Amino acid sequence: MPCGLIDASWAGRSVHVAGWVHRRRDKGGVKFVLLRDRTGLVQLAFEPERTPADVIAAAGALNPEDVLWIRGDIEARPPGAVNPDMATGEVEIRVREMTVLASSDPLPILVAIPPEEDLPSEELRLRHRVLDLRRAELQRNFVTRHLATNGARASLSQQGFLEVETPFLTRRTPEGARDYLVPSRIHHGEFYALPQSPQLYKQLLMAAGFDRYFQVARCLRDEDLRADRQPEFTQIDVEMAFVAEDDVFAVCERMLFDMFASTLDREIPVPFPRMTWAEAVESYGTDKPDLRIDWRIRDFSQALGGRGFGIVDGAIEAGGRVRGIVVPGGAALSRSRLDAINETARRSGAKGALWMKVTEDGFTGPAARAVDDEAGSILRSDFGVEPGDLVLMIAGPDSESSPALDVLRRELATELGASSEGEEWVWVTDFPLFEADPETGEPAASHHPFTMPVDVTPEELLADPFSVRSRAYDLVLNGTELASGSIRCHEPALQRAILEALGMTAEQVDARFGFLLEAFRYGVPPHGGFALGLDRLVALMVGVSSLRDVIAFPKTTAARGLMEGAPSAVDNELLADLGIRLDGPRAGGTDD
RNA sequence: GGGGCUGUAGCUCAGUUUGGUUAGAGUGCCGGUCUGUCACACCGGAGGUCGCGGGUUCGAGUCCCGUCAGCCCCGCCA
Repeated sequence: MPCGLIDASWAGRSVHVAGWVHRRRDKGGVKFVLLRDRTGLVQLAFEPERTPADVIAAAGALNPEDVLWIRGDIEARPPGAVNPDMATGEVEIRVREMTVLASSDPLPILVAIPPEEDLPSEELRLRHRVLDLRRAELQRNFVTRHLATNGARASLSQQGFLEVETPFLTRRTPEGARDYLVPSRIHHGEFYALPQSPQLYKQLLMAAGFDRYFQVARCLRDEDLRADRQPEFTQIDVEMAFVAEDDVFAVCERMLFDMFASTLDREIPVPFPRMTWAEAVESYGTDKPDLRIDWRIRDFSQALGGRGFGIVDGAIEAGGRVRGIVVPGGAALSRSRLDAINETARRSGAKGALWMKVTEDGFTGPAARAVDDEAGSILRSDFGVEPGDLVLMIAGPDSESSPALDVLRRELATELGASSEGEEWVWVTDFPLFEADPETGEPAASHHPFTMPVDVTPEELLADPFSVRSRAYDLVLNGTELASGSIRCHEPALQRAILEALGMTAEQVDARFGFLLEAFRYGVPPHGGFALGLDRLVALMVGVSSLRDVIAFPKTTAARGLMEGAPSAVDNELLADLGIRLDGPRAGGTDD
């Protein structure tokens, strides 16, 4: 009998239950134990009238987290002893028999944490993960994760998709993140790579005629971590043949609809609105806009330019613009707060932030010098500024103003409570195929290099790569990229041109991606798909900010497993088998 | 690779600003009392490499340098 599901309707029945000792309350003659299993808590009562003396004595010696098997009678609690704060608080189990299946040593961290006490440090929680995972909060997260994963599987299966597994030991591809490498014992000096995603395999499955594929796929990337980034994470990976964007969006929307319905019993508003990449960057400064904030970035160049204000005119003459946001109620911000905002803008890559406050009498602040009578009336009529507003602007090239305005927009909206509750989904489409590498200026894939370009020949693509748009898309929820995908490039010549634009020679393309291009020679259907970050979605569903709370055995920021002690050093003999010799001193971790 | 925060009893924290007697609290643990508790209550007890190493000083939990670990952020993550 599950502990947490017992209610008054079970009164009078004899049952057995098993679980962990959560708390013990010993009144001397009568003792109580809260017994816990995955479903919840139930109170065990040990009393001389019902329970054999030896069982009562044994109950007096129980430790927290001992594992018990109990036989007893479910009964309504006496009047006045009902606990309304407890799901099973109307009943208790009068114990007749007890077996201690396992006893627990004193605990390094408590499972039943006193309500006023903070959680143990992250370090101890990870080191003693088994105990941490026993807490109801984490157990709930994994129930949600299970329901969400099941929801995705059921929805995709029902939509005609076939789940296929792809290799973990793969070929390294030089694009993208750093690979986790696995040395080959049989082929000294050669390495497998663990997959950053099943990208190429799923495209090959399309070529292989599996026209609707999905996988709950583990992905591994050897990059530095964050609260929302683990070295191994899970994607719902989907690919389909003979499709365009609308088909992919419909599948993804239905999958998410089903996931939310089956997991949280909630209907999400599908279909999601769409926005081009250019529109997102123009109006929100980012390719993942948080639409809970309805402030938009506006172009003030026309309104304020040519009025003798050097910063504004200088930026425009240099080919830039003056863009900014109108912050309702922002005139209340203090001078020192505005100085801090200016500093934030600088840190975000802008030269600084221009601001002016709107008062009943006009405009005040550094940027007010650009506002003559005409500009003032344009601001009021076209930009809707009202007394009490703050106009916050950045002058310069879009590449500087967009990121800074994005940061300021989100920061001020949070501070002023201008962000609505709830969820704002949006598809962002029409990404550029390439963006310039910030260091070299060379083209780098903005999505990934297997994305279909829009309306371009291989020759045109190589001649002017930065002007090419792509059929890539992201699904953004509240400013977080949740899923991303594209219609893929299935034309070998175009695919070759993309890879060459990224700096590979024809020989390198053949060596690294020959298997893909070859597969595309024998009749490949047009195809496309998406991948959805399951960990992030579940984190969002349960309302936690750290992925560690939805991954059973996560790594630390330094990519260590504190519980099992990974990574670890290995014996030289083992390394010799692999043809590997270390040239530094042996690291601290040990093999045994 | 860089920046920030944290590290004191099994756990959660105070004490560090201004160096000075024996480093405290709550909780957990151990012993005891208690027949209706529910964070049970009450009495008693044990428990400390102040992360680690070095330095300054008559004297360092406290100041300085280094280092390790955890967390947050930037770079990075197609």
